[in-house]
Amino acid sequence: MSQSSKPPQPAPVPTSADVARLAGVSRATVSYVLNNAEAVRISEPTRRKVRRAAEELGYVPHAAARSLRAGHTRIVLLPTSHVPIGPLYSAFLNELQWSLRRLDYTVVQYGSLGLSGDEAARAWAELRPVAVISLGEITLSAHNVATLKRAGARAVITMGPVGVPGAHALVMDQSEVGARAAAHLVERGHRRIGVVVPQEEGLELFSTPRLEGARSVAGAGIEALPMAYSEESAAALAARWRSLGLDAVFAYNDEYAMLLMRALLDEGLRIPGDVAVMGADDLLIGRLLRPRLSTVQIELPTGDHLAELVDRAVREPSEITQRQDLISAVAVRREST
Amino acid sequence: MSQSSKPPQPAPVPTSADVARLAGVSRATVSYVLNNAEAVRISEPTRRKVRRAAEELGYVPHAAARSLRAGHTRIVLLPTSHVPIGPLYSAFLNELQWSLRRLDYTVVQYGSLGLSGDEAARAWAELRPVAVISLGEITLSAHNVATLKRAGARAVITMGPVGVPGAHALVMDQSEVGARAAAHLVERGHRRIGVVVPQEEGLELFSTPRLEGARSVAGAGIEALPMAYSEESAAALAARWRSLGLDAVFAYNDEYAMLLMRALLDEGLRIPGDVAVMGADDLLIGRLLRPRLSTVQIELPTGDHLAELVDRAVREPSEITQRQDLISAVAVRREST
DNA sequence: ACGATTCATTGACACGTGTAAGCGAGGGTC
DNA sequence: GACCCTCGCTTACACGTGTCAATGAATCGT
Repeated sequence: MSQSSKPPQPAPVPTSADVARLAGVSRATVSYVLNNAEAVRISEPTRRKVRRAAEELGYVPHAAARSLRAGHTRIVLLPTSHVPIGPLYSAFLNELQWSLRRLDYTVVQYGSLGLSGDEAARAWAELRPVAVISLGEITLSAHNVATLKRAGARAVITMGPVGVPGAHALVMDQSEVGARAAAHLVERGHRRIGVVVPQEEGLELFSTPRLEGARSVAGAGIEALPMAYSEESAAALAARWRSLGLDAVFAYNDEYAMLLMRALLDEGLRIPGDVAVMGADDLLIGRLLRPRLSTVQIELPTGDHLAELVDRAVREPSEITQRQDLISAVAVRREST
Repeated sequence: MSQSSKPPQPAPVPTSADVARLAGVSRATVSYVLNNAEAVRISEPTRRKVRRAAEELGYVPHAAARSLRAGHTRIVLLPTSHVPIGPLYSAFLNELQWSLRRLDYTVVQYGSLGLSGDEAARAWAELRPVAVISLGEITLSAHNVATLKRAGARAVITMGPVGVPGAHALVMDQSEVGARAAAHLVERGHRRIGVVVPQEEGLELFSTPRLEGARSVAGAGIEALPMAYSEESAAALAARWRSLGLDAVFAYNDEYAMLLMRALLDEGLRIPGDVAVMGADDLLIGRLLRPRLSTVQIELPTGDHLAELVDRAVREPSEITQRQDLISAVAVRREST
């Protein structure tokens, strides 16, 4: 309770040196004790003294200093898109974060904000992450990957549709989704198939491959239909539907599918009689509308699985297979097709 | 292209010392140039030499070392819940992250994984974040807040229902939502009101206040109804509906409301004739079912707004008001009530 | 021509941590 | 009693950066 005169100072954060001073030992001893070092033997009484002092001061180690000294971090960088990614992938990313946390990694979200690949790679590299998991909204060059690796990243993982040389590619091939949808529709006798392409910015990453996947199956029968995520846009599309001459539609997503199906029903069209509607992602919500929405069910890897894959890549960068397909898609027929 | 013998070394990451060496200047000069220091004047030729060298080596500064030296970071810590938080709040958090990034903060997600308040506070403090934004899944004590502040946090913001001494409370009072819903139902003549409470773990944070809010308005007329987010659970609840003697239900959420409404309709009940159904969050999807779902529209602050509030708190910790209400809720009648 | 000023650059320290190497004391062994 | 362990702890350095104070060179003023 010294009544020293320092009201403005915001009470400096205690360091291990403060702990050492209070415990009457050297700083090294403090470090050994608090890290439970096995190589060095410290007597039990000393251990207690140190622990008491640390407790009393409310000492908390400084992560930056620690990783500076260690020469590496446990940071996994997860570039965030500000895109209205669907519920399925939101949930997946959440789970992934959680699983990584459990493996003692620190997840850093880093908005990439219209940066170029070069700029993004440099910004990311500053944090010296041990791994980078890019969903693909930034297209990285081999040079960018090299920059990251040089900065200490032991795993650079891209989940986009296309692999990048030097990076581990965990391919989540969205075109598979479009292909399954189209195949299902073709199988049921449809030939003129519309594919809803969201107008929302940033979704091209998902929507383009899905469209291409459909094209690869149904070829010339495919017609791209831009549509925004709003009742107005869906109504506008539905209003001109009869003039389009389509007998089926694959709507990118269950949400878009629901939106469009509602508008089509309101327009007086029968489903699946006049037009078959197909969604994707198999959201629970999609089963509530009538007719029930047919969809493409996507089997995403669990967050645990992917996190462990990252972990393995970090431990043994060489052992990991360079390319791996992660998603499997299968059409589920309900009532709208 | 020296054929030196170091194949195993993973090419050490270049430091500012390497840049200095290559440019033939001192490390200090490098620092001044790359940080565009204004206090010190460096000749233009030297600037170019340094920039060239940095470029050539692919130099990227080491964020940890930098913030160690600086004594502070630009990290904003955002503890993540692994709870199935709704689309509304997911979008809000995404936007917040993006806005913070634009203000040059680094957002770190930190799963709190069943930690106690003490443990969480210590773990968070290790990163020396300049601000912590807690949604309230961890209840912090005044002592925890003090720990964080001592570790350099200039703003500790809680968005839970209850303020914490020492922290800036940006209250997002969920009880308001429940209150509006109940008031709307009462106003329309309903007296026996069920309130769906999700069984999913982690959602109590939102659901409990919403329930209590309803209670504060409709008192004894309220009955809590546990339900999981699945068709089976909704069907089970619907099956015993007639025996409950309720004439209205507030379903926590538009998603839960849709699920239950579907089940009630399938059970042969008329909506809103036999039972009025009220959701919350005003999701676009909720307007697709028939009858259209009445809901409580929640006005969340924009991510930009909140981010700027955080920024101001960081710059002038004293100037910020200690407590502030952030959400406003208003009932929207559609067809289900 | 010589001290006074400006200009461009550098040497040196501090930030907080982990750990290899060293060191004194105590206790055995011959 | 000289020797060598082992035990318990400390001294000293390195990690990569920013910045203050100092230094030398060049320019200026008279």
